[in-house]
Amino acid sequence: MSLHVADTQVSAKTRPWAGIASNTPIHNRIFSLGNLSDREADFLSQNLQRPILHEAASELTVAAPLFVLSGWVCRACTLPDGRRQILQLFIAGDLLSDHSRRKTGTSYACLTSVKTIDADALSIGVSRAPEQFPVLATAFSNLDGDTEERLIGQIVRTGRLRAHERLAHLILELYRRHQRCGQVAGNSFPMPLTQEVLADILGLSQVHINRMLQQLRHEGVVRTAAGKMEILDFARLATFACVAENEI
Amino acid sequence: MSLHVADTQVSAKTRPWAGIASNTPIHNRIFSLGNLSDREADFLSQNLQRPILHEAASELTVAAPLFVLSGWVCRACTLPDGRRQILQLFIAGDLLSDHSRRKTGTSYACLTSVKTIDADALSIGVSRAPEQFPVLATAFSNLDGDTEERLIGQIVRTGRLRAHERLAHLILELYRRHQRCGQVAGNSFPMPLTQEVLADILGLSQVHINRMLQQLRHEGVVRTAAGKMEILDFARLATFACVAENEI
DNA sequence: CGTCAGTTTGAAGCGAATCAAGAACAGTGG
DNA sequence: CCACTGTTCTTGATTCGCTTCAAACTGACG
Repeated sequence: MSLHVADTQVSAKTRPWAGIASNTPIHNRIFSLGNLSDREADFLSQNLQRPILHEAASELTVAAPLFVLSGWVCRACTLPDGRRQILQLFIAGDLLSDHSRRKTGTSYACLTSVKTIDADALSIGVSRAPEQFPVLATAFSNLDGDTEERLIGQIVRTGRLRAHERLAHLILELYRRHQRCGQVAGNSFPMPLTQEVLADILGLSQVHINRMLQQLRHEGVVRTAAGKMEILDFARLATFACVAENEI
Repeated sequence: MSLHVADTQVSAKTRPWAGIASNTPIHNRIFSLGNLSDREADFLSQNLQRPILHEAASELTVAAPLFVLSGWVCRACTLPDGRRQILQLFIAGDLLSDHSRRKTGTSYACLTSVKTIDADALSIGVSRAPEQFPVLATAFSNLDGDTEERLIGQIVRTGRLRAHERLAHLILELYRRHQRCGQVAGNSFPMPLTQEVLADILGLSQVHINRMLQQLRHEGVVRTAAGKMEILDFARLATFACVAENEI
């Protein structure tokens, strides 16, 4: 079941927000869960203020929950000998969580230039009185659940899939995530990641990523151009990704 | 910093429990966080009732949060062509979470015979009034955090470590987890997993697990016997696992 | 025009999978 | 107690997927 958001539904409940323009990915994800009461909408707009801009390639300190408004963020782990494993990707509409109390040896980094907005007050307020903000509470709970689901997907990819399967599986995940927040146009979505970054996500070498991408292109499964990834053949892509097609 | 629990501390606050004997792994994990007030101790004992026994190799339906009292559980994902990836391992003292609302395509299975106890009432009660049960609330929050930390470790293992490194990394994790709940005796801990299961955890073939285990044995890093794993050389093991030794 | 990040291509080597068959072992029933 | 069964572990030979190394190519940008 697609979580595609009807434009009318979004704009109907959109109101002037202090920090961010309306009809953004983050709106889409929250409003797709249901209509916000006036109280919730007010609370939301009061607690999302002053977006922050981060440079591409800069590290990102997440001392409190942070919404990503635009750009790509990753959470990565670097081994003593320099090998790097990217654990999670965050795109517009995702929530960066505060892991400061745990020493996990991981860090957040901006893969592109990134705009974020503080969600600390919002998240505290909602968790203190979930019954007053039912839609927002659901939204936060979903964001957490999504995170775990993606970690699981990442384990399956790196653990049991072959190289071309890993790539297909990731492309499909990114397609779905962009689709959910209204970032897909004509089967194509933004793809600013370099092959080196893809390699660090999928646990492969950059050279091999290149070859597997070519394979997908030559077989007419995807097309890439100018920072975009276009999916041409969902059925083949799903087969490669070892995913039942109806799950797309 | 080790979470080793002083025996005196545990027994001082232990009281007759309805469902489970005292000084179990689950006690040790909770009591290591601090002393429970009488109110908390009562609430805990009232809400942990009637352990359930599960056969080895049986599937486990987790409709509500469940504590593992003994035995090994895994959460796994099976691909259409039969390949299996084990995502997480659960041992005594761990909490199995309810994922029923999400269709993640994963399932829980008993790797040995397993004893569990329902934690639904406990978890709901604590989350409704965390200020009344500070230690228990911390315990649940830690259990969640641990889960994520382990998923991360699993991604690093399968994504960026070589075969012998993966095995060492997993052994070290299992050692620490058993240590934390008082299950380590003389550097050895229970190890009932077959090489086939280890292969499904680490994303390797069973044959290769065998060879890597032999390597660790021949180099005097570990010793295995009768369902036990004994660590002989922590420094080497940590080196193999790509982990700083002080993090053990 | 040169520079630099990113992509592409080729050749060689290695790590792990696969296939296959035998050995050790635990459990079962005679 | 021992033959019988099935599971787990062990070992060897071969194959293949992916890495590594190295170099050339492309395109954006000052």
